[in-house]
Amino acid sequence: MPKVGMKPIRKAALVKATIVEIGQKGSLDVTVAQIARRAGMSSALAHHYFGGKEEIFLAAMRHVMAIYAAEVRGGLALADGPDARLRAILAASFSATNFRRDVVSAWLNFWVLAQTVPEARRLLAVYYARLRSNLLFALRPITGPRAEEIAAGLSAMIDGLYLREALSQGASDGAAAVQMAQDFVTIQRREDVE
Amino acid sequence: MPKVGMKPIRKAALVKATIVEIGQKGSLDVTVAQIARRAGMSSALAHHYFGGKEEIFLAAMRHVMAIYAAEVRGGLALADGPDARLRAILAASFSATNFRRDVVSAWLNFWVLAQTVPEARRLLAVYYARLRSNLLFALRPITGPRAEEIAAGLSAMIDGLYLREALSQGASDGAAAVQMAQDFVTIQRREDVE
DNA sequence: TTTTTTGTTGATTGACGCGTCAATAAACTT
DNA sequence: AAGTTTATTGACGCGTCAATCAACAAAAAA
Repeated sequence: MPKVGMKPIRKAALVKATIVEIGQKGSLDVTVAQIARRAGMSSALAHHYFGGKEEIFLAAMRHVMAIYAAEVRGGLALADGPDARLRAILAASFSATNFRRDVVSAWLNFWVLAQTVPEARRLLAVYYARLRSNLLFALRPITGPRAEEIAAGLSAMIDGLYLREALSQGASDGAAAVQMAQDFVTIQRREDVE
Repeated sequence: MPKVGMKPIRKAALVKATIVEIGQKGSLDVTVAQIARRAGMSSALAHHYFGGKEEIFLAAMRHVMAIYAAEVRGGLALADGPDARLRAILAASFSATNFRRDVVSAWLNFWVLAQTVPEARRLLAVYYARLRSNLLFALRPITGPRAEEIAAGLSAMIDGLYLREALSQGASDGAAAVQMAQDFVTIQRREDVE
């Protein structure tokens, strides 16, 4: 039965299963056995490919972030002008792929993890740095020197909207989220804040 | 040795210890024994007064929310005019008592819990409803019919700022958070959003 | 064909934590 | 003085779970 070259396949299956399982349970209290079973293998195999539980989680989040990053890059490549850039970033942040219940729940739990696990903290820092950089690039031409603070506020708002999504029971509404974030900026651009 | 009337004292001690312990650990993976020890009693006693682990957590969050609500009421009582009202709400939200590392970390973990535990969800809903109501009361005279959406955005932003606080390693900066939230509204009040 | 590498799992272990219980003791009640 | 209520704990059963191991299977290399 053993076919060769299983490693990447198994790993991918585990990563996907992890997201689903966390999303379903709503917490990190997910056993390796559960994840492995959903991915169609024994728990021992999961331990074999990843070192342990924590590494599975981290790999899963790395995957989520990689997909997000790719979507942003894709959108940014097609965008010309600062406004389009900004819209691209927001669109990716609240796209159907990233703004899904499962994924959002994973983020919520990842935040908790980042409070204590150094590697999680590091990963998150990378993500925030990239987001900040992208936002600044788009915002500076629009809002000038106030770009810094607006970017900070906007990224806090994005997180807040993610949180709301994780907590809401209804169907996710990415469009509304984008609108809300968009409004935030659309108005901030008139730089007459006292 | 046993003095009578310990019940409320013990309960209060446990509630306080729970917040500290969660804040320190950064997660809900805190044993009843740890909490009990910090509160200066045996784990059996903790089980005696509260039914179980979950009830301890819920009591702790109820306590946090009660303090917050009291602070808001206090501030609101002294405030005259919509602007002062709004400032009072934000001040309470980011006050030294509520915007503390421990407490914020507790909130973060509570959000995770609210995804699945009905009672936690209910508690959180009550909190959100009250916040919304307070915000609307303050915002309507200022922003008219757009109060609804602004309140929604603002409350998402508050959550986002809490999250940032939980994740940041530096000392907490309530003033900056208030400023950011305040700016959000200060600008939204010019109702020329397209 | 033997050996090595890769894939795979059932079974086991060792640790840990929640909740319970029996037992003790001080304080109120009658 | 006897009985009841309240406070308190040590010990422990029971379940759970991460991680390991020994063993087996198939393919690739020698």
